[in-house]
Amino acid sequence: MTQAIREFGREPSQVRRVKIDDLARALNLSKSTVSRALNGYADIAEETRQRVEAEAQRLGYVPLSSAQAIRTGLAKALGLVLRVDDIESHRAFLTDFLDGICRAAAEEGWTLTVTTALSVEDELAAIRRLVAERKADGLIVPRTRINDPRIELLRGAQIPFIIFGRVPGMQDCSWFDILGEAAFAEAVAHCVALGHRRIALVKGRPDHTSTQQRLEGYKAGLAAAGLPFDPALVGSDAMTPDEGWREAEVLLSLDDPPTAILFSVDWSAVGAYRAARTRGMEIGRDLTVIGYDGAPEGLQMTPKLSTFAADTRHAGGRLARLLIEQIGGGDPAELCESARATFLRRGSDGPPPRPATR
Amino acid sequence: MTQAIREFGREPSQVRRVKIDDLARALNLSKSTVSRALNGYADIAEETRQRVEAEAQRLGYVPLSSAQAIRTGLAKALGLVLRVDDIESHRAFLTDFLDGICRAAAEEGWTLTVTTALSVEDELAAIRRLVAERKADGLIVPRTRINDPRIELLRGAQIPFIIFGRVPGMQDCSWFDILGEAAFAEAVAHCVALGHRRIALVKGRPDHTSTQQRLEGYKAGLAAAGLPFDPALVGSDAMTPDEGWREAEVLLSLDDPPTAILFSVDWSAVGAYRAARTRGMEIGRDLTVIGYDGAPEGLQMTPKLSTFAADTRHAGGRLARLLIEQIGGGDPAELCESARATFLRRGSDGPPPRPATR
DNA sequence: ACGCTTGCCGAAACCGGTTTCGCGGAGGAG
DNA sequence: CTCCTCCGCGAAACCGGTTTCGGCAAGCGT
Repeated sequence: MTQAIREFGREPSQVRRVKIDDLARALNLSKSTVSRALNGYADIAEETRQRVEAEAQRLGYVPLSSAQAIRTGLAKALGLVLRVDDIESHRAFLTDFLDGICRAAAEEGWTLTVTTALSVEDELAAIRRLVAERKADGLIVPRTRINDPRIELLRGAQIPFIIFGRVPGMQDCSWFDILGEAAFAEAVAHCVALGHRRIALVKGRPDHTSTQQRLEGYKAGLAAAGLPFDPALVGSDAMTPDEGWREAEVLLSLDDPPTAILFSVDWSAVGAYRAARTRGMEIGRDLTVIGYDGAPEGLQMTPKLSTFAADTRHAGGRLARLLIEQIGGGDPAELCESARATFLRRGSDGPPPRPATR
Repeated sequence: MTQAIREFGREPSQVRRVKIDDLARALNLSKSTVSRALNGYADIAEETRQRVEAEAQRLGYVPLSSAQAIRTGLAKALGLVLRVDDIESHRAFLTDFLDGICRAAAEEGWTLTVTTALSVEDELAAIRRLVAERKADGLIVPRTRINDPRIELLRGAQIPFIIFGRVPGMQDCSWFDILGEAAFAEAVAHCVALGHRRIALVKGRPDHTSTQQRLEGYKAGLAAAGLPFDPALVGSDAMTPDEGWREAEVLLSLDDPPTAILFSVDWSAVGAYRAARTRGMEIGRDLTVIGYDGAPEGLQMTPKLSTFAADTRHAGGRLARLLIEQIGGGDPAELCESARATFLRRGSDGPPPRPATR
């Protein structure tokens, strides 16, 4: 327990921190011995180590991270710069993600320093500041974009970092990602199994690397099923319900419209419901809609949105752990990992209205 | 610009940080002079100060915050512990809130350290750790609860903090809050002006202080309009659409049901739409529903949800600034501020179906 | 010319830890 | 019994800043 020592000076009850010298004095040891005991050096007698640890526990001694940092060069802090201009980009994603990072970091005795940025320049400046002041020993880079300037900066400055996502052709770089291509291939296969032949895709942000990967998964799924790839069935990017509605409208107005639409983002899939409703179509019966995200909003739709849920909490945790390992000297190229999104079949998918002709 | 010095040693291109000694050497001054010049001491010649600043700028010198912290006792970091067990509690709220804090903090040269916690014990432990390691010089306490143990802890440990919310009877404590009572009084007045006489309230989490305040605003609004307070018109707490649906069901099943329902949380107001639909009622015409939050989900409902929008970004910014001021020596009791939620009239409110009889 | 203030700066202590270095003593080998 | 090794610990340097203290030189009055 944190048992604070109260000092009776001019200020009635000033709470004083227990420092390493206090601990050394209480143990009748030198502070260097105490420090080495606490840090597990080999040249300290086991019995002494235990005595030190017990007393530290009793007095509630916690080393000052800034004091440690100055000598060790490590602040034991991870950095995260959030881009907030794309409003919808985080939302539900964020809480779980932060929780995953913080929980894993805390278990290793690390903390998380968060900063927000509006523009790309803001973002780079924030990263620079975090590292220059050493408020972070390494950075987590979320939502990787094509030709991401953050990566160039971090690489040049030789700052440890890990990306949430993958950048094609990037070597010697640690990353964690949820395999969007696998999910979309699976989504296509699922639709094919239900009998669909005309399956559309509505993409996400064009500058995100994940968009490209999902598209590839979609194509791979089609190829695996022996279906042709029809560019007309690939909509532009949609991140909001309004944009999702727009894309759905375009797709459903085709001469040979799709019977299933895959959305890159749950939030945009919401728009498809409106498009279907105005056309008198019933989602899940007349039109299959599948999202990606596992956002809670999907549960409020009627019927509930079928989607691929990405475990962002787990992602945050793995990102934190891999980054800490890298900062500790791990080889970035080895610290790469992936996970799969899991399909949550709810009510928005089903067989096509009439069996495919062909 | 950050112009890094490259050192050609064993490691091909190790990036070396510019430290204060480098700066002093380059200027042919002692490091104490450089330090004082940079920190605006009075006993440094103005011309020297400018020289130092120019050179610091040129070399891209940024002091190491941990090194400063050890002497000054200030890490220039704010702490925020997020409770994540109540899943719906943050969501949309979070991004804006973080952005507000970070932006204001950054302008003052501060940063934000974030931690998450599941339980109350977790929360307290996280706060303790943040302060013990001095990863934060002060804390922002969001979502204040009745008899909040966090406040007791922070008070006892004499750690600067500011609460987002208010705790009745709490003195000498800085806070920022959005006046829920004003919003709900206004909501009642708005409904009365539309002709409503039976106006219900669905409360939020019972342990949040804001819930009590909103209830009081509701009562005050009724009193101002000369309407009686009917306990039957006050629903239990609802945070999710399902809970909101349940409360709406109860209220609409009354012998003398309300014609307007005020919700403490937008997300729960969503449930009222379902309740109304199954009864064949049209929201905005047969039933008035007003939320509180300004959550983006409300825009996706048909009709769009009328709500009181709280500017959480602004709140975050003010909280950060007030807390920094307090850490700098400001009197906590003086550092209190409030803001009002603004009514966004959209489509979910209107006159009662038939003029009130009575 | 002399003392006295005042302005400006350097030397050194300091913050709270970590890490290097060396030393005293116990124990084993010869 | 002596020498050498190795274990366990203390003294002191160190990390990169900030702050205290004192000293030198210029300016001023007399």
